[in-house]
Amino acid sequence: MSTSETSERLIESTRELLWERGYVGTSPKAIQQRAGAGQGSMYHHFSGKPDLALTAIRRTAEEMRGKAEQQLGGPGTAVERITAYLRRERDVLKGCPVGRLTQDPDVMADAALRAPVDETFVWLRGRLAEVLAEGVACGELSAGLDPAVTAATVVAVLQGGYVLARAAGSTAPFEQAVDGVLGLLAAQSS
Amino acid sequence: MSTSETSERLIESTRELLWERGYVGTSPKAIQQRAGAGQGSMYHHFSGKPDLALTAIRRTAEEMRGKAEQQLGGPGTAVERITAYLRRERDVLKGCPVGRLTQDPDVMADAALRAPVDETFVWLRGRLAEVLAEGVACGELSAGLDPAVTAATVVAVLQGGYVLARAAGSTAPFEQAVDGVLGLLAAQSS
DNA sequence: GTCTATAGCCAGATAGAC
DNA sequence: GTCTATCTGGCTATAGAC
Repeated sequence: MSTSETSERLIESTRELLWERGYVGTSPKAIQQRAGAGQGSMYHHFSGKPDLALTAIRRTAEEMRGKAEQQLGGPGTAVERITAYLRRERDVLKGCPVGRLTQDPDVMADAALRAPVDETFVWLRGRLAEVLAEGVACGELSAGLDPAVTAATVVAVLQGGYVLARAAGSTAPFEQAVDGVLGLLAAQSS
Repeated sequence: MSTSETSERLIESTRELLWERGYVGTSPKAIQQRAGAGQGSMYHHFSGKPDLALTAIRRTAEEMRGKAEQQLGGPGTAVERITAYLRRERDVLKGCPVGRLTQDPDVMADAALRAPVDETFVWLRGRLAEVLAEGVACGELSAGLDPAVTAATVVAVLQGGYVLARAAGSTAPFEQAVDGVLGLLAAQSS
């Protein structure tokens, strides 16, 4: 196969550490220790920390899109699918593994590392806008609702909900923020 | 005065660097260089990086509350004050100097550093809930609107808007997210 | 109060043996 | 493919002179 067992463990360890500690806070040594690999292994499979991080970030971004599509592309009305997406089980206190990278100056400064982060949110906003537009088209939602800006609001509530939950050390503010936007959206139902 | 000029410059430099690079990404050396102070100065005025960071974070949190109160405690209806707060001029691409700290594992792991972050968002959600409750009480907003959860939504839209803007390298998604939640809120007006 | 010197440790990577 | 040895430089702090 194209990726060895060791390479695979290095990628998964990097994904975990990027989620827990960010790019700046993650050292090659920490990655190697978690993966149970030596320095030689890591520098054989990857050119360095940026290369390994890029592989890890791409995989995490792809995973996030896949999970979102499970609810957004599922059965039900527009509001039902968005509700399912927002209320899906999540590691709220760990935050969003993609959104967290936007706070990492070294990631944002590197066009290659930043691209998958950008693309993920562009896709997510677009996908949510599609779902909302379907709701408007079939009369489920008010014709006055703007799908694109409302999609941005929904994604922002999620990302901001993570921030509030981490600040509080509790999932409660996240759930409140989600309940609040769903309440506002319910008022748009015909 | 209680704080010397040098101490003051160290605090301000720390505030800037915490905003730009976070706690993990900010070294004592970088702080000293930006402040134009030597190591001796820094360790004379502060016991170390955590002490200096705590002073900086407390000041930033206080400043954020003061700025929010300018709009939330100003004139106008509930929706007008919330609109003024959300549309206030901001360094959108730099993100929120308090919210960004929630992504810093070393800040969240230290109860003293984390407390001002927690308190800031508790206060902000409470203050917004008060404003929304006033709107409901005077009949400006629908009686079915829950002030506490909607307040969490509004704060989350702001924090998440910053995330989307940084990911995109553009303020557009932030403005869309704000427009979206204000549109949903407008539909609650009698 | 501020400076320089020093110290131990870690980051990030290279070299070359096996 | 993986290992150990090695290197340069930065991090964080202490010591003690001025």
